[in-house]
Parts: sequence; structure tokens; C-alpha cells
Amino acid sequence: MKINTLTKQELEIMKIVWRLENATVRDVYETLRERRKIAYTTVMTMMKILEKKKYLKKRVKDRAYIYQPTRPKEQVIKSMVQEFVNRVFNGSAEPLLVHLVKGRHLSEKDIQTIVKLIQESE
Amino acid sequence: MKINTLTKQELEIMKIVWRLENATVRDVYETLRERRKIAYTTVMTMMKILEKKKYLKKRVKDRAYIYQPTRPKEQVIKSMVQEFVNRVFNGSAEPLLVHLVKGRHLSEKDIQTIVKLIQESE
DNA sequence: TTCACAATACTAATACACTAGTACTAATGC
DNA sequence: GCATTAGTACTAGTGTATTAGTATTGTGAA
Repeated sequence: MKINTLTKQELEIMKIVWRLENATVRDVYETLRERRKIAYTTVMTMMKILEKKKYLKKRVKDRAYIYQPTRPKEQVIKSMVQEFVNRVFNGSAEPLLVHLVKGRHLSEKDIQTIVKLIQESE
Repeated sequence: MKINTLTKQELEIMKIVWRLENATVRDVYETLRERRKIAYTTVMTMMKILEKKKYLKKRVKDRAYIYQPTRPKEQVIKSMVQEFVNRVFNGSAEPLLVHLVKGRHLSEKDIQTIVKLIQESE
């Protein structure tokens, strides 16, 4: 089975689990509920899918399962950037950069950070 | 109806139409066929969907339709970058930049281009 | 005129994303 | 012991993406 990509909703849940490090379905449910209406069982189903996709692993604690990420956030996000660059820009990152700079997505502070990073990598 | 996002296959077709500027189903079919096995009717169905999603418009020419993009490539790609930044980085582009720089997606030449762009935008 | 072909319209099947209801189970409080 | 509650398993429905087959129509050639 190939490595599955995260969908929009799955990513939303993964972000929560990454932040909490350890999370039950209820933890994630409560967090999501603050933002929008969603059923407990929906969250459970999605977390089960994330387990099947190997993004989460679970262990038993008392009555419930405690879920943990199997891969660090950085690594997963990196894959997503890679996939996006491949799909949209045919694998070349430079046009993406041009879009970001031109599109005014970057603040002055961002640019300073980038310049510093580039200098460090030299 | 909200503005629909392009799926993977739809984007692939749009790229071809943007390049050709004017294209029949057959034109796109032939181009795609060079890369992979796909049925003529599949391409037709997808282009009809793209028309419904307002990414393509058609006009009659002899027996067939000729399709044209309704929106320039730059604009659509810009929206996709925006959506990606929102979804993955919660709207902040700076972490994406960091990923690109760190992930060695950028060549020396790319970096020079970026630095020049940044200087110009100041 | 009739046939072959190109193109389109219509239809359908498969897969997955997303959502959530219902039933069952185990522990806890009275 | 029994009701309540938290949690899970099972099931299912809706929507969309992707793929493609079949029927129909119009046109040009023989």
C-alpha cells in the first residue's frame, strides 16, 4: 500500500494531535467542537482511518484509546510541500517562491527570516 | 456555487489547455495519451466538468467544440498557493518558505532569483 | 444514398472523503 | 444488582472524483 496523503479534515485532526502529543478521541472532539459542529463518532471514524493510514498509533489507557502521531509534523508537512510542488509546479520550487514573493504573502519580517536562512545555508 | 478547486487530473488537463490556448477534446486526448492510457470519453467528461466549474469555455468550430481557458494560469495557480498556505500553514507563508529552503528544493540559481525579487520589491 | 467516422450526450460503476446514527460493552455510582 | 455514562464497533448514506462504455447524431466519401 502506498503512503496515503492527508485530506483536509485529516490534516486538521493531525494538527491537534501533534499539538497535544497524546490525545483521546474526546480530546480531539472537544478541540474541534470549539470551532464547528461535528459528531463524536465522526472524529472517531476519522482517527481510525488515520490509524489505518499509519499516521496515528494507539494504546489502551483505562477505558479509552490514547492516540499518538507516528510521524513528526515537520516530516509530514515536508511531504505535503513536496507533493504540492510536484503537482502544481512540476517539481520545481522556484516558481512557487516567485508566487509567494509576488503575491505579497510575505511580510518584511518573513523576508528577513528567509534571507538569514539562505545566508546560513551557504 | 462556490469557486471549485482543481483536482489533480483537472489541473493536468488545464495545464495542457493553457499551453495550447485553444484545444479540442481530441487535442487534449492526444497529448495525455502520450503519457498514459486514457479513454477519449474520459477526457471529454473531465473537460465538461471543467466547463461547469467555469475554468473552460467552449465554442463550436465545424463538428467539434473548441475549448479555451476562462482564467489565466497565473491567477489560478495563485489561488491554489493561497489555498495550500491556508490549509497547511494556517495562512502564514513564512513556514512554507522555511520548508522550501531547508528541504533543499531550491538550487543556487533559484535563491539568486528570489533575492533579486526581494530586492526589487523593496 | 449509404456507410464509416468523429464527436457528443447519456449513463454508470468504482473509490474515497466525510458525516453520523445505532448497538454493544465495560466501568462507576447508588 | 441496576441504571448511567464513556467509549468503541459496525453500518450506512451522501457527495465528488475518476474512469469509461454505449447510443446518437452529423458529415463527408464512395
